Amino acid sequence: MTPEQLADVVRAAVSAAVARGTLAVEVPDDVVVERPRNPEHGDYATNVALRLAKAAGRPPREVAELLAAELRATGGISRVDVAGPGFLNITLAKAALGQIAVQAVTADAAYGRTDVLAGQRINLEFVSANPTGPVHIGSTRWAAVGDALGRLLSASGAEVTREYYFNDAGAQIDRFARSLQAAAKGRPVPEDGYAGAYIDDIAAQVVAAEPGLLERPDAEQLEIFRRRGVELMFAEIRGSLAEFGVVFDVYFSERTLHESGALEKAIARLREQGHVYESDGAVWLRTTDFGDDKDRVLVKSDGEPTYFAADCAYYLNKRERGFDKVVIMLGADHHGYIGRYKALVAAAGDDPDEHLEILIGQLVNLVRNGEPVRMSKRAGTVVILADLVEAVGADAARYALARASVDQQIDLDLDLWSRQSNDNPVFYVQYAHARISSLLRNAGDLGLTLGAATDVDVSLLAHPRESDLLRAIGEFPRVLSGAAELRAPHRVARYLEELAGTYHRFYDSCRVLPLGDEEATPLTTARLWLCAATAVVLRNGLAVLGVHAPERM
RNA sequence: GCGCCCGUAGCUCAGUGGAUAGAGCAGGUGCCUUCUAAGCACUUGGUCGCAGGUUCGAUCCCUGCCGGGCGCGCCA
Repeated sequence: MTPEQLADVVRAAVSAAVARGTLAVEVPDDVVVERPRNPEHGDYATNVALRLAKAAGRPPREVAELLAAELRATGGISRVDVAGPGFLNITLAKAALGQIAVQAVTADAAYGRTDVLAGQRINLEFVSANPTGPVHIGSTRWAAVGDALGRLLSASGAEVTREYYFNDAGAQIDRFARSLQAAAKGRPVPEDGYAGAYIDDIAAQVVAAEPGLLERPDAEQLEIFRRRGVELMFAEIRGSLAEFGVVFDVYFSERTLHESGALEKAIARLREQGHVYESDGAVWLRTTDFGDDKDRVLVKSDGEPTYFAADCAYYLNKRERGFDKVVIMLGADHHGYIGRYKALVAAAGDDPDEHLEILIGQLVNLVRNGEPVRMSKRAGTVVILADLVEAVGADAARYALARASVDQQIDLDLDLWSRQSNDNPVFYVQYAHARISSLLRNAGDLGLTLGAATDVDVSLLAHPRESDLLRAIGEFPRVLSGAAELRAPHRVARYLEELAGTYHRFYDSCRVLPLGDEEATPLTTARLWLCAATAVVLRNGLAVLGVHAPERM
């Protein structure tokens, strides 16, 4: 019996008491059971009596006693105690608890998937680094977290499109093109330009691909440097992301918005809604009507549209493509944009709380030898995704970035990470999986298999360490759905560390395979199922984080 | 000045109103002739920044203050 099933049983007990007339309350639809910290408090506990006491007009413990009587008459439950102020502590029958292992193994890759977000069409935008340089460390965090969140939302039943928006129009790209041109001609880096080996590299590639380029008219040169440069830079970005295990469904070019007339259309729509005005020769959106600090310019007095105008067009484009939830992940240095984004959604006539979700993540600080590393392009100390992967490997990098809450700044110690030791919890989790894989291989060598689900007696899993492990495995679906709803992939990582620890403790006190000349027993088979179930959860959980579950280490 | 995030063990951090606040690392003591010791057991370590408030119950919610980070452009 999984905790979800038990929660249903508890709710049924409330209904039964109400039907019997012993309890006069409205049956709550959000009954939950939780895993008590203290093992003396049973397998699961619920506070439902405490919550119903006031409505029932009776002391919590009295309500608890009523419900305990109902629950004791239910199959699969071996014991119910009323404790403390009115908690119900429930102990499952061993067979019911053991069934969790069978369910996990049977469901295999589907174990943990739920439908809590079914029916939602979500557009998840993250990274979206402009193709003027390699993906830096900050964006790498969003690559790890965003990708994990995408997998998490999918696992919870949502229909997810991962999207990468890139700016290939406007002044920033012009500066990029001028920087390439300068590098190709051996001239110094232009004002506000980009510098670095990658600029020289790309410039050389563009010149090689376009013979006679430097003899052509200046405007023509710049156009070619722009187009070819963006192409090459973007290929590099996609390559490094792919190496990191992150692939997007859609790579969306800002330029296409300009070329399709989407900006004009968006401004026209906002104007129709009555929120656009002109002042000082510029076109403005009255975002202050919707809680923003100040109004925002859509078209500058020189006639050029702002980046924000493109944002408006882009948002409307996503809505036109049928997404009912637009999720954008941004760094903390962009948190000031929430106000204007929310306002634009409201100005377009949508509900800013329903249709737009902006996730803000704090910045990553780099530390080396205990000293903060100042990021400087000129000093060449900028750290990029590819460097990080080279230093610690994609698995450790992804795991470490995804295991912290996005609300927390990360101090990333390059020395610690490059040591690639067990300082990093990813090894602890991966080791548990490798250990189980090895054990199952050995079992196979002995001719031992799981056999049919109907032939295993999981009620034999009665050791405290076995019960701990079963309860931990039973948590997994709730961990995934909870992490998806809270947009908190780090919860999955923390859970896996706990599960790995629970497995190691089980392994230490419960021998699985027969020793020496001993024969395999029904307990051997039950324990193999338990091990296989643990492996399933470790695999599925690591898959959510985009981290490999090795068979050997 | 205004806004967002953070403040929990020596360090890095979990903890969606519940019972005695946890993990990893670091420190100490043990455990490998049979399933992976990248492991396990025991142990050291806390005024959950401070002060009020709401609640049967607050690390969690509200208010104020202190400290740290990041923002506040007709830049992108």
